[in-house]
Amino acid sequence: MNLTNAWNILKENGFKETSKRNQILELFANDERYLTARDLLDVMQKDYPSMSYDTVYRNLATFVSLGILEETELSGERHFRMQCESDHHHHHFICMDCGKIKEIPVCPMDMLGAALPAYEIANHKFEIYGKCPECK
Amino acid sequence: MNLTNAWNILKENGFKETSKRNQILELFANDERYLTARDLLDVMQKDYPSMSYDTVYRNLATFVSLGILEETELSGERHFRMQCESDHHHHHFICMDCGKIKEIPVCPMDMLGAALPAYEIANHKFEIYGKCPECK
DNA sequence: TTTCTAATTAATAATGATTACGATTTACCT
DNA sequence: AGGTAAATCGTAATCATTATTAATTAGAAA
Repeated sequence: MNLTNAWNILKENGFKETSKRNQILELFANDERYLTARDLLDVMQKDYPSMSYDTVYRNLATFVSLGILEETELSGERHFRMQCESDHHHHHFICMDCGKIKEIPVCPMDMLGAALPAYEIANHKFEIYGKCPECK
Repeated sequence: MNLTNAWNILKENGFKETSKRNQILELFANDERYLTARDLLDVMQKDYPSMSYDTVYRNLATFVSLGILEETELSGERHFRMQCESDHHHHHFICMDCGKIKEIPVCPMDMLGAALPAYEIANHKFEIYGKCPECK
């Protein structure tokens, strides 16, 4: 996902183009790490000292619902990053030091077989945590 | 994990036997669902109206650190349940209606192969969410 | 370009989960 | 039974997140 794609999606869904929104998206476009609402706010307030949490959270929710951002829970806090470009389903390794991610091309659901008969599966989560080569 | 095992572990590590601790453990021993701190407190306060959050959280942390309870994050809240008896590594299906779990005998790490060379893997999370046959 | 209106934002308060702290009580060792 | 460290209580503080209301702004229409 890049800036242009993100704005196309936003426009298609009737969202207005604001400088705050654009800067949030730029931040994500230039950072492959997972960021928290606070991370965002801290950076944004350098350019927009009046930026408020409401704006951050509202836009994060919008972006996630439109598939522009993806979200995960790390040590009790919500983290966000730009949706991967990959067109096929995959999962992530997450570096607990620098926050960078690496795509894992496999999905455990493939080897589930008949392990859950009569169960209705809604979704699943598979993540690997550790240190990337640079941080090791 | 059952009550006796839990107390053995606690005693081995120098923890005292208190009625609060025992009731928390009994609750978990009789409930296969994941429970939140609030769930616990609500039930406990019927017998011990003076029970405080501090006691609940302190004991939950103790139990998790000793491997008596296991913990996961569900919709932004910490949830706890008795550690499984199974001796071999496994994962969980979690019913989003009733909270009951079912063990999944497979681990995605098995099919990882050389997908993460030079990465240091610390841990991983694999959970499946949906509805169990009873709730469907 | 000006005007209008709904979307967006700012400022701040409220909420809910979790943690912290000083005072009191309790388990358990001798 | 007495001493002591652990455990608990009562309550306040903290942190992330959500809600509220008033002011501002983007984009459409005149």
